[in-house]
Amino acid sequence: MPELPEVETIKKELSSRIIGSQIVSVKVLRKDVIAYPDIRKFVKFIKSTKIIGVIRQGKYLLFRLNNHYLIVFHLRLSGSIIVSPNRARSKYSRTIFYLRDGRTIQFIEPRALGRVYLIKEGEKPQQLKGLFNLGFEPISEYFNFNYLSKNIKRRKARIKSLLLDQSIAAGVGNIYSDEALFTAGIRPTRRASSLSQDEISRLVRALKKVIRAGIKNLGTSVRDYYRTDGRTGNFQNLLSVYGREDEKCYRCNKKIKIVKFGNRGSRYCPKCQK
DNA sequence: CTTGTGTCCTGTAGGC
DNA sequence: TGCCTACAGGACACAA
Repeated sequence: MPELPEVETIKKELSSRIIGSQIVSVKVLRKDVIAYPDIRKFVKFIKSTKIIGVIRQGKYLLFRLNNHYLIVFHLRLSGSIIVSPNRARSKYSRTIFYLRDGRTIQFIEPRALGRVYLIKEGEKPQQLKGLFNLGFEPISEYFNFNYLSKNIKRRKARIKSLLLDQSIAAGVGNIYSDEALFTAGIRPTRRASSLSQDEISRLVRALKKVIRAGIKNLGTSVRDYYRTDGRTGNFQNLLSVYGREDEKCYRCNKKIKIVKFGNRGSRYCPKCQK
């Protein structure tokens, strides 16, 4: 699933390929992926604009247009953005942006949970409150011991759940939270308030490390993540625990376990993580 | 405010 | 081979 490193990879690739491109028209192939505003306005305000910037905030991807509007994408579980040399579309193309040079930018979303929004600069619709409520990203210099400590030390929830909270750790999802907890040697089921100062400090460093490694390796392709040219990332080959349940821990040879809570699976090594 | 649970959505994997 | 069910999970609504 696209988390910070995957969206960052998409952002970088899009920046070099579509900044300066003119959008001549838009086609919405599945109406419910446009979450805001209504389709008529969505199409009307995008038509005949130029893309002047590509931004990432947490897991959100934004296109800046030259008319002071922003197209906002959230890829959720299986979304991708593909720049195609022609108009050919796939079964899962949900929204297509037709460029003056004949290329298309296609929002592809097999599971149709991803969403696209259009907002004017400064506008903060309630449909998009997640974007305006993001905490710091682990790669930010402000994401340090004091910041994480302040946000979790009085919380009884499991540390894994808090790492997935976008208002605490923007851009972190199931893969990188499992990997960071492994690197820090902390079980996902631990109550946040039980972490020692040393553990919080290790967790901060681990988050930065795994997210940076994910970016460097162009993201993790497990099932649905593809880059803008359809190629995959490489970090799936470097995972320690995610997707490795019942396999041996590379560090200690014990079997990786999976626990379920909060409607998701968390993988961990019972020996390396306390 | 905090925490935990159910829901959305649909392709895929596993069982028989 | 084919049918059926469970599962994957980010964000959010909602209940307690």
